[in-house]
Amino acid sequence: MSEQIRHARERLAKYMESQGKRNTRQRDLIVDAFFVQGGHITLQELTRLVQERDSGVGFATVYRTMKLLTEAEVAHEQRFGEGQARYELADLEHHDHLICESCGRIDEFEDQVLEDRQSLVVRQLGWQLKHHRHELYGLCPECIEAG
Amino acid sequence: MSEQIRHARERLAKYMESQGKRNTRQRDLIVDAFFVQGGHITLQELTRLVQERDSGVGFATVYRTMKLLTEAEVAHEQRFGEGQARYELADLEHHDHLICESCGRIDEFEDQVLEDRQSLVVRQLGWQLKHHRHELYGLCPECIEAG
DNA sequence: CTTTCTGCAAACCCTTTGCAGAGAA
DNA sequence: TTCTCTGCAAAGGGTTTGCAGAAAG
Repeated sequence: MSEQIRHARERLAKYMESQGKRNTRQRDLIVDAFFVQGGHITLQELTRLVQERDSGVGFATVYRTMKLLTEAEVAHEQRFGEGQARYELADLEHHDHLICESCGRIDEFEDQVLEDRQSLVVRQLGWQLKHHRHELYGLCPECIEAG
Repeated sequence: MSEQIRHARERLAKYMESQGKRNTRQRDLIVDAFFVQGGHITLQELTRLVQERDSGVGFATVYRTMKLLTEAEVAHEQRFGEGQARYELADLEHHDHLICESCGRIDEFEDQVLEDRQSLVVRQLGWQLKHHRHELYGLCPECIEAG
């Protein structure tokens, strides 16, 4: 995981260099907060985290910084059900999501059998697959336990 | 298909009856347009269709009527990628979607192997599945052909 | 110095709702 | 007559952007 973050930081540095983007105090704060927090965070939440360290950082800057990370393919923008977008660390391996409708917990899973079957189905229909969204909604083990 | 629509109309009539909802010219226009059009339509598009027959019908009425059909489980509200919601005829059998990123075409597919594997994966992780969203994005046969 | 960034506030886009008059039953 | 429905316009909720001053290089 630390490995993943190191890789992400490198990739981001390269991207910024190549695009003539500048390093700023705000960007550092935002990127650090995002990496520390880890995953599936909204802009509102991230802004709150960043403002704990510097209350002067504005929402628009957080918004634009996450767009930047997305362009750099260091972050990935997800839109679950309704409402706000959520950002997660762009992963090297593909994964899908399990979302608990009771507590909001979001887990990731990966299953090669599913992926393969999906590819097969698409091919048989004559389509060409670019990417997909596979989200499973239900109850996590803790919420099942809790009733 | 005509069979499906007849069934939907019956179900809707029953629901409206049971809820003391009234029949109005606007609702008839909207429901007819929705049934004729078929599937994956946005409120904007549906409003435009309805207004070709009666320009006085407002967007809010279309909005509320589709909410009504959704409550009656005659229509189903989908939110693909970004932007607006889309409505489709509520199907008796479950299906998932194929979305063409070039022309916007939306097709449906159903694969029992996928469904079964999905259930298995969820169960093994200790979760309880309620419903899911499985959307495949890519190119449809025509757009592959067209290059 | 020059060019990019930032924070603010306003603009947008779509969805949702309050209200007063219109229309079913 | 009564109670629901409609159209309008405004309010919400999240995302995006114009602008003038701040800061990086």
